[in-house]
This record gives sequence, structure tokens and C-alpha cells, in this order.
Amino acid sequence: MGERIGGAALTSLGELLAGPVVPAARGLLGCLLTAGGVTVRLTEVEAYSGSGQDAASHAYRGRTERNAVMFGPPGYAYVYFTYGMHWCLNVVCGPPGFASAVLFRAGSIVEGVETARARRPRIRQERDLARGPARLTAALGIDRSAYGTSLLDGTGPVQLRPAPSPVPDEMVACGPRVGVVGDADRPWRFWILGDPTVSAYRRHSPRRRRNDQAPE
DNA sequence: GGGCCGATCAAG
DNA sequence: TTGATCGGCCCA
Repeated sequence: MGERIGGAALTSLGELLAGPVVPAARGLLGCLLTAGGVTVRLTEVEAYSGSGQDAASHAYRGRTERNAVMFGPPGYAYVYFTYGMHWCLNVVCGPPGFASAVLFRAGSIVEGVETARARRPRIRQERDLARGPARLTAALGIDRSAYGTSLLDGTGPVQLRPAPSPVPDEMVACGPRVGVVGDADRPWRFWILGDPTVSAYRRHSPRRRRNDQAPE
């Protein structure tokens, strides 16, 4: 039988994603993500709640062209570009219009290791190939072209499948999200305890601007 | 139209 | 600890 989330037995991944985003994030641990000839088992995810509810969410200030897919139905890919060079992948959750999503932060490669290595020749340790949200998309060859595609119905370049074996609660930890400023203390990051592919936690720290004077 | 900042990564 | 590097968003 499927594992229980929030007291209800899950019958499908689609049902999981259609529900509240925090249990959805928890339930995505252990699921399989396939793209570009590489499959990872998700080991670390973060929940971002709906428009106006979560200051850390890209949908917080309402709908824009970039985040438009977040306002649609669950199960679709929200891909964004950051720091001038990295792509990150989310799956939209919750009811249409709510704009919550789960960020895929890390995974362990279960298929296509050589393909992933070819994409990231400078990464030596296998456990680092998809350790971090931008490394994960790089290993799977995911970029803007996956934006708005379904992760569930087999029509898109990225496919999400249920966990072959559910991750038990005693193997799951949660804590604050990485690099988040607003609502920084919500424990909405979930990861598999002891897994070497989980990215190192770094709380947001403000950068000094170039011409800052030292305080008196 | 201009300026600032970021759900990051990897080298030093 | 810091530079790279540029799209999105806000404000004027």
C-alpha cells in the first residue's frame, strides 16, 4: 500500500501533488526523476507555498510571466534561471491558482551515471553529480525548454515517478530552507537522513556591496 | 530605461 | 570567502 500522508492514503503521484505543498514535498522524497537519459532518486526538496503566503516564494508578489506556470494546475514544471548561469526545477503543487511548488534540491543517480558524468566532467565524486538544485538540473540536462511541461503524463522531457519503496518517517529530516530571506525559519526543507547527496545547508547571509564603508 | 539582487556553484 | 554572470523585477 502507499504510505500515508496527512492521514489519507495516496493513490497516485497526481493526488499527492494536488494536495497541500508541505506533505507533497515530504512525499516526493524517494521518487524518481528522469530526463536526458539520467534518473535520480530525490533525496532533498523544499516546499514553497502559494501567492501572498510565503515571502520566499517566487509567486509571493503575484503572477508574472516567469512564474505563470505556478498559477496553473499541479504536476507541471516550473524552471527558472538564477545567478546568471544556473537552472532550477520545481513541480507545481496544490489547486490551480494557488501557486505553490516544490523545488528539487538533490538526488542520487540511479541510472545514467556515465551520461551525467559526461555533462559534468569536472565533478569527480559521483555523489556530487546531482547534489544541489543547479547540479541536479545540469546532470539531467534540464533547462528552460522544460518550462511548463508535464512531469506526469509522459509528454514532456522530464518524468516523475513514484518511489519504488516509500521513505519511512524515521529516515526523514526537515529544517529551514537554503538561501531564503523571507519566512526563513519555516522548516520546509526535507531530506533523507544520512544521505551523502544532500546538499550542505547554508542560511542566507547578506553580501557586502562593493563600496560599502566599514561601520563606525 | 536603469539598477539591483538572487531558491547557486566551484575555485582559492 | 569570493567572483562569475545575466534574467527578472521594481522603480523612476
